[in-house]
Amino acid sequence: VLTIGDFARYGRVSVRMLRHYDQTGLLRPAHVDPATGYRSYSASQLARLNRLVALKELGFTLRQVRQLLDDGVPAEQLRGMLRLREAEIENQMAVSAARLAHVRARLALIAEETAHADVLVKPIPAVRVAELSGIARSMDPDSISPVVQDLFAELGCALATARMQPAGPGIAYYTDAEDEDHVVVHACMPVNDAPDSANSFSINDLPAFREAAVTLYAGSMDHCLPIYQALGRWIEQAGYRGAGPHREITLSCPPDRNQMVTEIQVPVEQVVGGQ
Amino acid sequence: VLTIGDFARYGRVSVRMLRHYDQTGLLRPAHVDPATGYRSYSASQLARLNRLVALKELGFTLRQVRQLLDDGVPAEQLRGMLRLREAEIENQMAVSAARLAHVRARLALIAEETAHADVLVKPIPAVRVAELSGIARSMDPDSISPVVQDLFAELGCALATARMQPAGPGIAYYTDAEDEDHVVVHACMPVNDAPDSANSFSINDLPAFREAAVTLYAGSMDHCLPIYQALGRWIEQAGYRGAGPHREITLSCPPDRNQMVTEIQVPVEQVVGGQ
DNA sequence: TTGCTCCTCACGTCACGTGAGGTGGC
DNA sequence: TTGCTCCTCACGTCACGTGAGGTGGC
Repeated sequence: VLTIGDFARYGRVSVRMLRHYDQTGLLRPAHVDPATGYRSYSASQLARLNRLVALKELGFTLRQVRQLLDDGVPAEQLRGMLRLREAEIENQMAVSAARLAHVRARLALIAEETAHADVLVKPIPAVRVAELSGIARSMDPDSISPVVQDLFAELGCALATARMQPAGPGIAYYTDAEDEDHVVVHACMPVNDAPDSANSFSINDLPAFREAAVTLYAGSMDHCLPIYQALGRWIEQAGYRGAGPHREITLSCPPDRNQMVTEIQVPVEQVVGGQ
Repeated sequence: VLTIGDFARYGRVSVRMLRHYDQTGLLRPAHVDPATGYRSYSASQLARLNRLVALKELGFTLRQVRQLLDDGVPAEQLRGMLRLREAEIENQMAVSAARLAHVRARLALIAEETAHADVLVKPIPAVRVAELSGIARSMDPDSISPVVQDLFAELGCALATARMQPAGPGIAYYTDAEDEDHVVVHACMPVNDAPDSANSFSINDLPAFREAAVTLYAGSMDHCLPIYQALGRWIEQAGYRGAGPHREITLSCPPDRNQMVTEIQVPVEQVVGGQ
């Protein structure tokens, strides 16, 4: 025989919550005055309230709490639900930890008063491409740019000749040539179909990245060094390290190359035992 | 000049999100066809989208993101906002960690197929009480119970005599007597006012607990040992340890003592370097 | 008579997801 | 003509918080 106010005080919940639990059938008052609508609760109902709050504390939704309270949930199923919750919470913590690392990376870059890029970490799916390769002197933009441009022009022609439609923006990536100093430039266009006949280009599947640090760069790739530096610093500050060859996605390639928009994707992995 | 579909693909967001950002003014399309309502975006707007998504990733609300994007937020204020976010995320992680510990404690108790209590960890505020003390032979319920009952009866009379209203349910706690084996039993009733004159009881302030493991027990305190054992196991499993004398709050004390409802509060602290 | 507690609507929260129902260009 | 993309409402989500407006017992 407790008023809703006392019951709320003892249970350390709000009166509004008790009304909500009444409405939704989670916890009905022991008695409701038909004239005034006043709710009254019995002290023994505190046990149910306590259980309810405990389950909520574990992160179950009210819908789940209701199941657990009302249906005689067998221990086996309860175990299953708890294991699921365990995994969900672990996942949440991983997300929070990444977020925290990113916030701190940003703070660190501000403290250094250095240029910074807007970096995201996302998965990159695998993609089937038509690919042409060429050789450049070095990773220097002056050496790379003309080769990339020529390759994409050639690849565009070859695709048109083969009557294939590009299925997305161009992708460039780079590997070391066998002879030390040189660089192999790979120019790729996503495609959906296989070609009908033999062509100058090859069909490859670029692998997925589980995690890649991704940033956008607006401007000619002739002046891309600063963005790579900023990206590199960010990756370090956020507790990652590179995990493979990066890619450049040409999202927009207008005549004026200063208007180019390029997405840079660097596969990364978390540095374990970091900090 | 991108359709909303392409813009969404490149930015790795949903079309619905872009419409939402348009509606709320976070990111307006570069152009909207007045006839059809078709939105078109410029590639350079990908930079703003990227920044937007990056800020959202840091956990800022869209309202905050809007500020950060539009108003020229000075570096100093940005630092402040990031520090605040850092604290918020740390807090979230602490909450998640506690939750995880509780889920695991429950799983462990299920695995042991042992009795379990619905335990919550909450702060307990300080409380001013009128207090009487007595001596009991040991912590055994048979020794404690009669002493507690007598003390509360006496205290009730004394309060009535002093014309003071109890401000809440009775609280009992226990300390060691100077001579080894005996126990000092403290019976307390919360009060608001100070007494007018001298009385048989004393006025004390029971300290707050920052964290206490709290559980409800329905039944006579004569048989409270199992619940204390279950509570003790839970505390251990969840990575806590006791941090002071526990209290028993008599939420309901009907004539039939088997109908009693008691809240047990054990102050706890987290075991550091636990697991 | 003044406080205090209780009541019932019902809107607001936050960032979209998800249909419903319909239109324009290849 | 069939798909595909685009459009505008507008409800649903989740667990309450927060008034608004009014009533019953000391």
